[in-house]
Amino acid sequence: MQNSFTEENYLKIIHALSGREGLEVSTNALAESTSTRAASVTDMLRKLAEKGLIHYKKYQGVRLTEAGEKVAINVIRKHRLWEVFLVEKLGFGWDEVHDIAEELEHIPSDHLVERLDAFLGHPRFDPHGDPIPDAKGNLTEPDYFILTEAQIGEKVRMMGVLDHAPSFLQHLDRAGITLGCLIEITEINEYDKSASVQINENHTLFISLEVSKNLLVQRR
Amino acid sequence: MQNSFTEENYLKIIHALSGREGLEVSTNALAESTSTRAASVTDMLRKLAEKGLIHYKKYQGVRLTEAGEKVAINVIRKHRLWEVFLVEKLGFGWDEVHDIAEELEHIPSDHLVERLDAFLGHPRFDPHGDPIPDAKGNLTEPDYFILTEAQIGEKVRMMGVLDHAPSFLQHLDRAGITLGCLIEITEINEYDKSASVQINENHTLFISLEVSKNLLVQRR
DNA sequence: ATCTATTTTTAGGTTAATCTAAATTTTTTT
DNA sequence: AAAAAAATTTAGATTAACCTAAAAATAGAT
Repeated sequence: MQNSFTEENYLKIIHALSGREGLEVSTNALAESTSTRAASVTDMLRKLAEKGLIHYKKYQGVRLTEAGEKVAINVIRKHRLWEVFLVEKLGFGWDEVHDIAEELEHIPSDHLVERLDAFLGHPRFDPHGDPIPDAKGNLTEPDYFILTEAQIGEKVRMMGVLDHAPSFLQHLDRAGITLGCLIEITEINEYDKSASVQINENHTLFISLEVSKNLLVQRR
Repeated sequence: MQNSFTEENYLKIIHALSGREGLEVSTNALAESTSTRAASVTDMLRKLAEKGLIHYKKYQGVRLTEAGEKVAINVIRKHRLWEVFLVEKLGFGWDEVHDIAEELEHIPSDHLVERLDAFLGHPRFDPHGDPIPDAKGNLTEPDYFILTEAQIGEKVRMMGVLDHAPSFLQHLDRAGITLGCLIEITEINEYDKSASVQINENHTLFISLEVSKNLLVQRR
């Protein structure tokens, strides 16, 4: 049987909230993320459990089953491939694609996804640096770390963002911080933990702790 | 307010059934085309009328209003642009794209459509030869005619199909009849009205009346 | 012009996904 | 360990899009 748009969204969100460890996700957390009320979540959980997509015991929170995980990862694959398409082929900014991809991710056709993947050249990462699961559902999280964990004087490469909010991404655009750029931390301000950084060995600026906390980087 | 997937489909189908003249469409015809029952159609018509998208008087059939026409044409524009994308960019066959485009046509983003249109080079026709409305909603039907109306000895160019069924399109593929090919009618068989035709001045074959009736051609 | 057949609408239900309010269970605090 | 607080579930409605069966309106045939 087919999963609805709504069911796919629940599975995707459960996947996101349960993290790598597959922790139990609470009803309230789901209500928050789906912008619905807890009572509505309970209804949906019963339904997903009946379909064998989640492990669910009343009052105990939920985890995805193997089957549910598969569906969730496929939705994520589609979402990220469409984001690549929108940015690489249609010229959208990385701050503009989330909502559109949110719709496109539910178009049901394996044939379509595989052809899109090939058309895009089998990209490994989406425009925000998130890894794209392969056709078999293998999703390998790269071991990026948060900029706040880098040392003063260290040169790192910007590989992704934790916050996908358009306003945050636009802020990075204005600061000239793009995926793949080089960041060197020259100084940390003790007072507010803001950092002086040099981008691409070429211009210097201050970034707040809030920004640093949302930048994923890699040692070179 | 936003129109639902279902509402858009009704408008699209009313547009198709009412033809160029904007004839009244019957409830039963809509039930047939939407694969629902007449009672369900009546419910929807009342709703569309309330939204000002159709002219509807009980027992009198329906016509689109200006507003409804605009929505319908925009859906058609999106459908046909996505079909071009699927065939030209992803390499699908013209017999494979209808169902997928049927989903993609309801993705709501004007920005997306306009960028897609530009990416595709502002195509005027979709892979079946159907004209693509422009961004302002102008839809000019080219004056193609049906192959059955061509004379013996006449050379015409294949410009479109009336039937979009995969089986019909696959049949044309096997016969080597593609969009833009040259067709010369060499003979009409009196008995069953089948025709002998020469394709691209290069191979000859028989085509049934059924096929001829579904081929749109142009005098050269 | 009337009767019959067809078409369309109304009336009353169903299902998926939501809601509010109330009841229940779990967790936290004292 | 009891009371209070928080989280979760149940109960009972709502809305969109559908359904069946019955009633009403239109169209067709004599």
